[in-house]
Amino acid sequence: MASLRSFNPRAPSFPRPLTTVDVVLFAVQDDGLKVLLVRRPDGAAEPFAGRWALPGGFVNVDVDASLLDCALRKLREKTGAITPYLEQLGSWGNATRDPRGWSATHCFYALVPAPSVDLQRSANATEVGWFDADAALRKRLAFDHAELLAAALARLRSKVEYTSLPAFLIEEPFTLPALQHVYEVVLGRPVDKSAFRKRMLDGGFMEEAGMRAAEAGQLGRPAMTYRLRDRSQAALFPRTFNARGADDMG
Amino acid sequence: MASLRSFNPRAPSFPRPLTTVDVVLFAVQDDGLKVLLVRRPDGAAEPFAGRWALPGGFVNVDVDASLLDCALRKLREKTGAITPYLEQLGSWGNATRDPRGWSATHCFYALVPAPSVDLQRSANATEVGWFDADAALRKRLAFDHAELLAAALARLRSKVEYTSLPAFLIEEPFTLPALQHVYEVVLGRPVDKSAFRKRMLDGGFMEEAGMRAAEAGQLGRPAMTYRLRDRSQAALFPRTFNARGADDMG
DNA sequence: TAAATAGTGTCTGTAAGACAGTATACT
DNA sequence: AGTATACTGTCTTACAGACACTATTTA
Repeated sequence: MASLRSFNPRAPSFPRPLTTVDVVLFAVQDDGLKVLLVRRPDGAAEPFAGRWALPGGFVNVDVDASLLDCALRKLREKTGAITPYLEQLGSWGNATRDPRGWSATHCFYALVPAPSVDLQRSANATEVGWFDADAALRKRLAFDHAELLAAALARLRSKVEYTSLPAFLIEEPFTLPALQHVYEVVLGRPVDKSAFRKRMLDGGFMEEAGMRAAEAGQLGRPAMTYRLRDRSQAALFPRTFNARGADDMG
Repeated sequence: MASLRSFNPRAPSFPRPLTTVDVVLFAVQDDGLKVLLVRRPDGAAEPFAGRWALPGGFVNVDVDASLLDCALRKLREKTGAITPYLEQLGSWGNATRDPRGWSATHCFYALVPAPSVDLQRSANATEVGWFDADAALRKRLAFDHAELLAAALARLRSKVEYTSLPAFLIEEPFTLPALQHVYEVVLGRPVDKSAFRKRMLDGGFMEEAGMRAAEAGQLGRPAMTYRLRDRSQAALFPRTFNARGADDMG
């Protein structure tokens, strides 16, 4: 494939803003909602040197065919080749968010199952880590990344109320009690078991995947396992879990 | 205020994508949902010359302090100084959507009351017009604007199910029957009067603004008029009008 | 009084929430 | 048997939808 960049004499001579893509990567681990952060490189010329930031960086017009491709590349570089749930959150752009100049970032958020050790090991040289999402909000993140993270958290928690999104935060096949636990971690409140099961099963977006294989020392009745019928999109429920509390954007 | 553009030696030397802002401007007029389109300029060097397109254009880093400011400027240039409901829809960027090069657009959508003649007259030299939204979808719009319009329509119709957004499509003060009509136009289906009134009044986001002034030839019982308590944001309802049908993004 | 529009009351269906109960495994 | 976990049934409550009813205006 030829280079995606090509000099075009029709292109206007406007000064162009810096264009970046950032990814808010969520996972549920140890009873908490976690987010992946990377440490900004040190150096006097570096903006926000040494600060924690969302994974991301400049769009490379020679490599990235689209913003989505760019987001997938950033994910791959930080976590290895995975195919998570990935959705655009929005874009943030102004004259002051990056000291290097007028900058606009296209922000995505992604959901992956609880990170294995392998995922972290496949990261490149830069320091990366999983942080509790609400604690990360209170860190002094680079750029306006605290704002992006807050927006991603609001969007995630809002959509969890009426979609099957948490199924992307868990390894397949999964049991309903395990899925319920993920819902409870993301929402930060307990959910009634009976209502939860009715919703999930009536939704029709899962299919049975056999009884859970018995493990040593496993107590209690074995559970049915399920897998998503369509991993390409989340299912919608006719009503929310509770009354809606917060909006997801703007 | 000094120029927002400043050469910065720390800025990376990456080739930068073209950065634009487009606005999907909605209004309800003549029992239909309308969208504002502008005709692309003619000329061999112009991309999509003569085609209808969404109002928008390049971010001007010397003038626009932020993407939102840029969107407001585009609106002002097309429709005169108005303060509509304005919300970001998302961003679209790839190597091929603009023949002039790798391009990313930040797309907003806005709601304004039924356009008066003045609004159209205040437009600049370029040809502008209001088109039926669904008909505009089937036009061969410039760039990927048909896709942006489809996304805006989906988002609007989705949010109308559980927010007070249509109140921004009507002049204040308004009557409840008039507001119901706007809901029905946007949703494309009738709504039950009783349920509608209960929802709106229980929402608590409107305040009474006196009885409608009698007009000549006006038939029937006069209606109470209302105005929004807070024009800066839409209110959310605890449940949707019907079962949710479609998602708003992704 | 008739027509037109505004606004209310009442019944019903649906689904979520609460919670008690049953089922199936292990020690 | 006892305990732990998985799963189900039943009652209640909240609210949207349907639709018939009342209220207030003009012609």
